[in-house]
Amino acid sequence: MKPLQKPNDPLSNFSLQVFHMNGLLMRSGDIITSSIGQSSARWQVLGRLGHGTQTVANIARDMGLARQSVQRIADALTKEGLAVYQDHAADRRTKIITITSKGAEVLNAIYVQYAQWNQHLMTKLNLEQLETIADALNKVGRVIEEEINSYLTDKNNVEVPNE
Amino acid sequence: MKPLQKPNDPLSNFSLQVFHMNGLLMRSGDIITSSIGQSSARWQVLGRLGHGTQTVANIARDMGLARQSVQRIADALTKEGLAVYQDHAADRRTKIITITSKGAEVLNAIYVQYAQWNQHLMTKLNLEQLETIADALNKVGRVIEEEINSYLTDKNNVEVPNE
DNA sequence: AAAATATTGACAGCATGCTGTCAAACTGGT
DNA sequence: ACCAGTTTGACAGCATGCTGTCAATATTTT
Repeated sequence: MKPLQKPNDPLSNFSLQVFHMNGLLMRSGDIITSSIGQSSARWQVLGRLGHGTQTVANIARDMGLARQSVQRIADALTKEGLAVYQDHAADRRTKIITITSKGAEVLNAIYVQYAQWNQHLMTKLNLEQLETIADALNKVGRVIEEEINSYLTDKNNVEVPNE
Repeated sequence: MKPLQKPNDPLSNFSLQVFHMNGLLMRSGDIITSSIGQSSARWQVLGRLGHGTQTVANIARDMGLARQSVQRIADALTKEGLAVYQDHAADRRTKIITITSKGAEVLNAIYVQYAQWNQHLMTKLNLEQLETIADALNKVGRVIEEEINSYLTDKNNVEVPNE
């Protein structure tokens, strides 16, 4: 049988680097937010509320997350008094979620921490390099996204050929 | 109060791209493994077993994960018959975990799927670009890692100055 | 207007990461 | 040889992502 070798192709190496960087950035986010008793996920959602009033389903779509993932976080934020639900006159299913002044304070505190970290880190990093990587990731990402989609489509066509 | 604007600095953009790419790669991994009834996490651990016999704590260290995260997956793999624990003569605490022939089959099946996906994707992607990004991520990652560590060290020095 | 379809939030449950605590076993310094 | 500290796996519990189902409500189609 095949020796089950450790993958060493360019795509695997690329993936490993992305995973590693993802871990570092998540850790950074957690460090920033944990000093304020929050988390990266809370920060993300709270940030959306900062841009204006939203429904949970809307935020989830914006963030590319499952509706229920955001729902749980929104519930938690509300329970902690960082956000409030309000009835939505035009749609009795949905509640509108709004940031409270306490939530805004927390968000601002996180922002200050983030700005500090950002500023410090940028003294050690090359701005153009970050931009270059971001652009390249964006391009590669679009290709991969397309291939994932076409793969899923093909698979469906094969497995559910009728209709 | 500050308007809580949407962050638009280079570091944030960079982070967003990394998160997005991470999501795409994770989704690819899940697609590959789900057709075999596995998951990316299982694949990772199973892959380590393919390189040789290990203890759980060892694998966790290698992968940069918490010991108990790997432990749960290893237990699951064992329960499914893809791996077995064996007593370790030299250390009565630890069990040695080994891939079974069934596990090797599964791993190989995943590998075939992955190789297909990899090969297809590489017809759409620029190899040099992937390598360039990987290198750049590696460099940036080392800087960020160092800054995270020095930040944590500083923080500890401030909060726990004695001893 | 009525019927079919889609969306939303509540509820429940899974996977994977994390942490903390504990007892057993190993290791190293004296 | 002993004692202090470390490592390991078991167990329990949390956070965040996911999914699926359901009833209430919008929305679209006919």
